[in-house]
Amino acid sequence: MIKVLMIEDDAELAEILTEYLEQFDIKIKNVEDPYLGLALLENEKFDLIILDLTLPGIDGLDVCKEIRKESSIPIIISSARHDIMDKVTALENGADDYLPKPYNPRELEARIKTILRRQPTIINPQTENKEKDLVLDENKQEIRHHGKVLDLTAAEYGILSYLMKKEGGVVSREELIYNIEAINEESSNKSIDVIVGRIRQKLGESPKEPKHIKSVRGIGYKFIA
Amino acid sequence: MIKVLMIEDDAELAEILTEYLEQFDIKIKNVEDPYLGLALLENEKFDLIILDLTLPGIDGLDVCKEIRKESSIPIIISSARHDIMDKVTALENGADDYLPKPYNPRELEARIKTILRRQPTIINPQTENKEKDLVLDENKQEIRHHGKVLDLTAAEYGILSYLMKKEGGVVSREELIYNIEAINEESSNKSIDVIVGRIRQKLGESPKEPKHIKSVRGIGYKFIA
DNA sequence: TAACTTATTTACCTCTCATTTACATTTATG
DNA sequence: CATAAATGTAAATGAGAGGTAAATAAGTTA
Repeated sequence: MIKVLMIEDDAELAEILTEYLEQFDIKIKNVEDPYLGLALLENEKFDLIILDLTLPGIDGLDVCKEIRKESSIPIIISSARHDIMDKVTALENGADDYLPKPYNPRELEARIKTILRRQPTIINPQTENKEKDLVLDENKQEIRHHGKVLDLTAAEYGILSYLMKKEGGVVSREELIYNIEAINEESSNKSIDVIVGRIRQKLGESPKEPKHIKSVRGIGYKFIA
Repeated sequence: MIKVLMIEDDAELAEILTEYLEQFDIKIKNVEDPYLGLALLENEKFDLIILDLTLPGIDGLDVCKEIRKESSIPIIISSARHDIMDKVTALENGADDYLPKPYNPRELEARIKTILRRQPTIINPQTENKEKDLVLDENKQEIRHHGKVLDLTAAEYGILSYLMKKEGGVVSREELIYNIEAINEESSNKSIDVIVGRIRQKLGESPKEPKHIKSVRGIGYKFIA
């Protein structure tokens, strides 16, 4: 069962959606007051948030930013503002998707499923006795090394998590450059080497006999669990 | 040389890409008419397809489905539609990658190489009881020997994997030189012998009675499974 | 605004490894 | 068997790939 927190002051709309989504095993908890919503997040666990932009008292985008300070839970923005800039700024503020009103409930359902599907949670979890020393938790956006959270910059986290998700697979420098937000698309390949070097330092591994990040000559790097 | 079929009705874009990719030994054949593209596929051999979504007369996704009926050739979708759902449906319809326009030609190059690198995955897998002692995994760019990953250089990996893919067939030194990236086209044939020698060492086999890499006097080498 | 943080570039060093060379060994053939 | 031609391989070389410290630029926070 999927638990969704909806912050929407149009009670009628909320009602319709709640009913519609019920049949797909998606349970919606709606609040009309954004502050109440933020408070709820502290105490209850949700899988996803649907957030209206035009809310009483506070702008939806600010709510979005507020949520992002605490959590990486998926957020779908739902808005009657048709300005294209809204979509852009919404995504920039950490939203995962943007749905212009009015929309078909079916479309909302599709988007929810899509987003949750691409939401991987934990890579390389400790399985029983086999203790993995590196664990990626994408929801918390953190990587633990021997149980301790690594202090990584955005680019470092981006590279290491990307490599971990492709465990064993060879990843070219270009692939990293184009797929990691924290890295500018126009950067030279060399900057990847530098950042990888810094990750290795933080992992305490030497490039000669790396435990986790292996260089693949002529191509890029790969992660070994 | 990599042969790419591009189905794209923006002639200017096609022109730019064709020129850009030429320097990486990637040859693009562009057609603006999707039906013409489908027809070409019947008669000519390509390594990869780049497919625009918004085409005259037929939707790119349908073209994609059509191609998949006949072939498993890698397909990269290139599209101006920015909708997240498009990406999902494209991949569901058999595409291998999705590249939102506008994109940097450099990125296209990277994706082409990535996809081709991981195209065929596992050669010579252990089948049932018959245990193969040499297994090629192109995705990970590694070859396992009795289950252990061989530590091979780029040229060594290139030669051994090339031979494995042509199992049983005789491969000339020239063929190796021209088809393996890690080997310079201007190298003398002799360097092949040297590298093959090093591979044999790592496999622990003597040239007198080689288990896997047999010399074919006057021509080159062949791989025996 | 200044003070940090951090991604990126630059420059230099190190070291890997493809290639050549030179010589040994094997093989084919008359 | 003798000879030539091809293959095997140890050793030397050199280009270039990767590692990294330091400088710079760009962005963020106080």
